[in-house]
This record gives sequence, structure tokens and C-alpha cells, in this order.
Amino acid sequence: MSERKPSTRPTIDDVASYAGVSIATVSRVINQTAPVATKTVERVQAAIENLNYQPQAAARTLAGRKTRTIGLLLPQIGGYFFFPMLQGIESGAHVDGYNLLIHSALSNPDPDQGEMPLALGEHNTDGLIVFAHSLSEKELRRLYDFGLPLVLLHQSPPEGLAIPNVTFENKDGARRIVEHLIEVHGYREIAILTGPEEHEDSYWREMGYLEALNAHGLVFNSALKLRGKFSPEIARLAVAGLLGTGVPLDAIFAADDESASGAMMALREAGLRIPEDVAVVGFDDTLLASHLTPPLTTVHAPIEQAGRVAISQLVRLINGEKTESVTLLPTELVIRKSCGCCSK
Amino acid sequence: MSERKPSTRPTIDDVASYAGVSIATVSRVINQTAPVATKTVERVQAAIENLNYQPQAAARTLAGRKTRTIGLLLPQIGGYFFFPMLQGIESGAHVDGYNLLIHSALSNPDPDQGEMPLALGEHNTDGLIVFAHSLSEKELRRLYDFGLPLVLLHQSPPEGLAIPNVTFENKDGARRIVEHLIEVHGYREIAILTGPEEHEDSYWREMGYLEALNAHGLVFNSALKLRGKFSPEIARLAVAGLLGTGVPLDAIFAADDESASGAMMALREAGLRIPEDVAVVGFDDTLLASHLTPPLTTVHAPIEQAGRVAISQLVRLINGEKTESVTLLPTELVIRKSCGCCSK
DNA sequence: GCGTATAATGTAAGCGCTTTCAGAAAACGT
DNA sequence: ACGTTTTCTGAAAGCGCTTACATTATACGC
Repeated sequence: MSERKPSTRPTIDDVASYAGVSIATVSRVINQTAPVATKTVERVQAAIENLNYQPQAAARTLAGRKTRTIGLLLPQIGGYFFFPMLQGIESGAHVDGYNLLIHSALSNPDPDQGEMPLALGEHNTDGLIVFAHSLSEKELRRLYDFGLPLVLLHQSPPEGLAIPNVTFENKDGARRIVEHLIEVHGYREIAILTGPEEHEDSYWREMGYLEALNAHGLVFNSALKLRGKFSPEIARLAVAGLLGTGVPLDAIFAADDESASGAMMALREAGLRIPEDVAVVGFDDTLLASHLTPPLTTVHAPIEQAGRVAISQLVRLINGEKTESVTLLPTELVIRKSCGCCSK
Repeated sequence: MSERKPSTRPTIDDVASYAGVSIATVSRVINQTAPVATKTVERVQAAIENLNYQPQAAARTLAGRKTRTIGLLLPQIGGYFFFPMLQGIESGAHVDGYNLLIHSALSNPDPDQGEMPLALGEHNTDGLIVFAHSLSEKELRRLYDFGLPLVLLHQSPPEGLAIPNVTFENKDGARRIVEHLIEVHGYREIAILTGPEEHEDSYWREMGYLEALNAHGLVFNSALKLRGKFSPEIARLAVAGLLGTGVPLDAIFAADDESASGAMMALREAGLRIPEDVAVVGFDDTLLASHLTPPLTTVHAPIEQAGRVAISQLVRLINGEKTESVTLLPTELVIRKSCGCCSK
């Protein structure tokens, strides 16, 4: 293995002399930045075709001071959430003609410690999509002050920074699913399994839960609030713990599908049937939801769309156009079986 | 929103004059490409620090003719498989000091149709990791002939191209899990739910299944071979169909976890218990496996590691070092409940 | 037709780095 | 001491493009 002839790619000069024009003209037909005679365009295009020429990105970047690439900053998450998001971002980026450079906070030495002069930032990209909590506030500020176009996904900007932010209608979705539990099934002892404390999506989902309770005259029982971390294991433990206390319970609203799955495991281990003994519902409608037994009733979050919207906001920012300071994507109730409904 | 002061970043010249040296020296301390007096190094480093200087990638690329980025080509897959793979690739790339540019075949106009002068290829990257079937053979050949370092993930190279290839010990893993079914549980009517026809991993898993059958004197019954597509829906339909025929059946070996999930659904819908009536096992051990009910016995495939190894092979190739022509990563049996074992 | 506005092309100056090449400084040998 | 290596440093030439700016061909007006 190994040992292969290197090769040298044609440059714009080759194309120019092949077509019998100057490199400026070649550049113009490539970028369509100035009128060129139809005949010339044809000649140049033929030359490009024949030589199999493709402009070299680095040179264009250097000369044109735009990288045509967008950076994506991810925290060290795993999970079901991630994939559709990436898909949305990737496809959005390509539609707009941008390349996608990915950087996970994982690979960075000291995510929190402050300093992480991320190689991505102001150097290789025209703008950055920053997923919740993958950047310290300090670093975010620095990039912002620097003037780098930024869009936040599932996180609102720190005080004073006008960074567009895209996320879901979390409160609304949560309220609706909890109301479903109350109105359709008549549950009254509904536990909530939250996400991590600092996570905004989780916060608003909790608010939605509270709102639904209030709207139906139910009082919030703090014993029914379990802190999860978007992790099935933690959820399972938390629910097992709750079950141990003997607090009455007829449903669990998990702030994410993975926690819902963990809750189901705990319930099952305790010999409880779902949904007959305790109903379980989730949030996100990730791939996982339909695979669970019973299939999970949840709130569909347009994850992929969020990625796409984030890109389009970023592109507007890059182009100096106006952007929405916050975009809330609508969610939708997905009824399956785990809430007690029998459909499908 | 919008309207922010742009800003101009310091260049190597700024650093040079700040430190009172020439840009050549600055370059040398940055790249450690030639000896520099300790005192000078310190001065330069202080300058870099103070000015918050970071070299501009495009300029380095242009001057140094290396991009320091690796491209990843993905097909339009969804799925559980994807995430750990990306994680492995991403972290591997960063460990080796490379950026990661992602490109999904999805975004390409005509993936199969041949022509797709992918912007990634020879222009913005030092090398490419190509996931199975994200590139036509023709395109692959072109890039190879061009001399671009290439590594294939889960696909062997076309005739005559010496491209390193990393994948799992599929046959071995499949054989072992099927033998588990036969030896430990005594099943004899074991159906197989394959992946898509052209997929090599799937092919070898099927071979492993056959091998296990043969080794135990069982004859292969073609009625028990169901063609899946790594998709739960298709698997579900296929299994439902099989059940309809009344062919005796005591276990199903699915070539991937998602199909296993689909199989489980079909079984459940037919009123069959898992594993009492029919056992189900999978392959891959994706996140999904442990969430299923009952938890899925499967073969753990080191997906993340595969990504990491692919990167390291690619980096060797880039550096002109020798590489393995094929890397088979060992798999491991993961016993849960769906096979009939009771552990955990 | 002639002057002038307009379209089409070419010339050349960088973009911010890396890297020869050569010169200056320091270290060595005897 | 003096020549000779060995270190260290700087000047300058690109890398392959984009983009003013200048120039030339073509169109228009009357």
C-alpha cells in the first residue's frame, strides 16, 4: 500500500492561456462578477471543462477575503438529537453554497476554563453556529466583539449581545402535551423529569408543564419534580427513587425522549405497566420515540428545521442583511401509545 | 439586530514588527521549522500573545500547499450508526491537528449519475474519508488517480485501487451471535434479516450466519432469509410477511439493530412474546439496543473506533507512511435479554 | 461620420503566509 | 588569534486567486 504518483492541478493561468484570455476574464466568468462576451464565456467554460479545472479554495479565500465556509460548534453531546440537527445544518449550508467545518468542544482542551483560542473562529469561517453551551460566555463575547457572524442554537445570548437565537416553542409544546395528559386521560399526579438545570429548552418545558397544571387547577407538587440530564440512566435512577417513596403517580412527563426511555425502564423494573399503571410522555420525537415499547407519545420538535433556519439566519448575517433576533419553531403533539391512547 | 463594527485581525507582519524580528522568524517559531534563539522565541511568543494573533489558514494553505483539513463524505443516511462514527472521526481529526469538513452526498445533485465535481475533493482537503457508497466508482477512481489520499469506511475499494479500508469483523461477530443462539438456547429455526444487497457489512454478516449454521449441522432455509434495508419499517413488514406464511421460527438474527427493532414490532403485533416465543438479536450495539424492550442482545461494533482508525490511516497516507490495506476491527457479543438470557 | 458613453478585456497589485537563499553572529577547533 | 563550522536571522520570491484601474473594442446619439 501507498506510493502513488502525485499530480499537479491546473491553475487559473492554465485555463487563461488555453482559452486565450487573461486570468481576470477567467475569474470573471467563474464568479460572474462582470459582463463577459458570450463567445468568450463559452471559450473559457470549454477550457475549464477540458482541463478539469477547479479553483483552489485557499487562494480564493486569501484574495477575496471570504472563506465560504461555516463553522459548527458542538458540545460533547451524544445522542439522538444530534443527527437530524446536523443534517439540517449540512444541507442548509450546501444549499447556500457554504462548506461546513465541524468542531466539537470535546476536542478542546479546557471548554470552561476560558481560554480556547479555537482554530475555527475568526480564521477559517465566515460565521459560526454555536450549539448551546459549547462556548464560554467570554469566548462568545470575544468573537462577537470581533464582528464574527454568530448564531446560537438552543441558547439565548448573554446580556447585551445581539446574537440571533433559534430554538423551539418549548413552553407551548410542553403545555400541550401535559394538557393532553390532564384533559384526555384525566391524570392528576403528573411527575416531571427535567433536563439539566442550565439548559434553556428544559427550563421552558418545565414552565409549560407548570402552566398546564395551573390552567387546570392542579397544584405543583415538588416531590414530583425529578431532575434529569437528558440521560436515560439518570432518569431511570430518578424514577426508581420516586417509586420507592410511594408518592402517588399516574403519569410522567419527561423533558426529552431519552429520559422518557429511562423512566420506562424504571417503571417496568418496578413491575408497573405503561400506560395502564403509569403513563409516560416525552419531548423531541427523536428516532428513539417510535422504537420504544409502547411507542412514545411525545412532542415533535423540528430539529432538522432548526438547523436549517440557523444556517439561513447566519447567511443573512454574513450578507449584512437583517435577521430575527429569536426564532421559535413550532412543535407538534405526536400521539402514540405510551400516554394511554390506543391509536397505532 | 445586525450592524456591528467589523474588525481587522493582526497579521504576521504586525507580530514581526511588534517583536522586532522579520516575518520569516515569526513563521519559524510558529511552525518550529528551524532553530530560533530562545530569547527571540520568547519575544515572538509574547508578541503573539499580546496581539492575540492567530495565523490565517487560507494563507498558510496557499503558501504551504497543505490544507490541514480532512474531508468526510457521507451518504444520505440517517440513523443511529452515524453519530458515534462522526464522533470518532471528529476527535481523531483534531488529535492529529486536522479540521474536519463534512459533505453529505445528499447535497450533491446526482450522486449516482456520475458527474459530481465535488468541491471538497482535491481542493480544500489533504485527504478524504469516504463512507460506503457515498461516491461513484468513477469519481473514486478519478480522485485516486489524482493522488488524493483516500480511506474507505465500510466499503472495499474497486478493482485495482489500493485504498485502505476499515470496517468490522462482521463475519466473525455474526457467527458468534448466531452460535450463541444455537449453542446456548438451542434454537434451530433462525431467520436472518439482512441489510441492503450491495452493502458489504451486511454481506459478511450473512456469511457469518451461514457459517454458524453449517458448523452446527443446520441447513440454510431460504424461506428464513429476509431482505431488509437497515430500516425498521422494512424489517417490520418483512417479518410480518414471514409470520403470515406460518414457517416455523424460533429466533431472528437481524443484521443491524434497527431492523431488529422493526422485527420486534412485527412480532409484538402478531401477539408473540420476545424472547419466549421468538428471540431477536441484532448487530452494531447502537444506542438503540439498550432502549428496546426487552433490551437487545447484539454484537457490539466499535463504530467510534472505526472512525478514529480511519483518520489515523488517512493521516499516515497524507504523510506518505505505510498503511494497512484493510483494517478489521473486532466485535464483541453483548448479551441482554432479547435472546432469552436473563442477565441484567 | 465623429464624439462619447458602454461593454469587454487586460495589467498589475496585493491577500498573509512559507520557504529558499544568503548574509551575520556565535561557537568551535587548533 | 584566525579560519571554519554551525546557528540564527532577514530579504524576497512566490502560492493561485480577486479586483481596482487602465485600456481597447463596440455601441449609441445626432
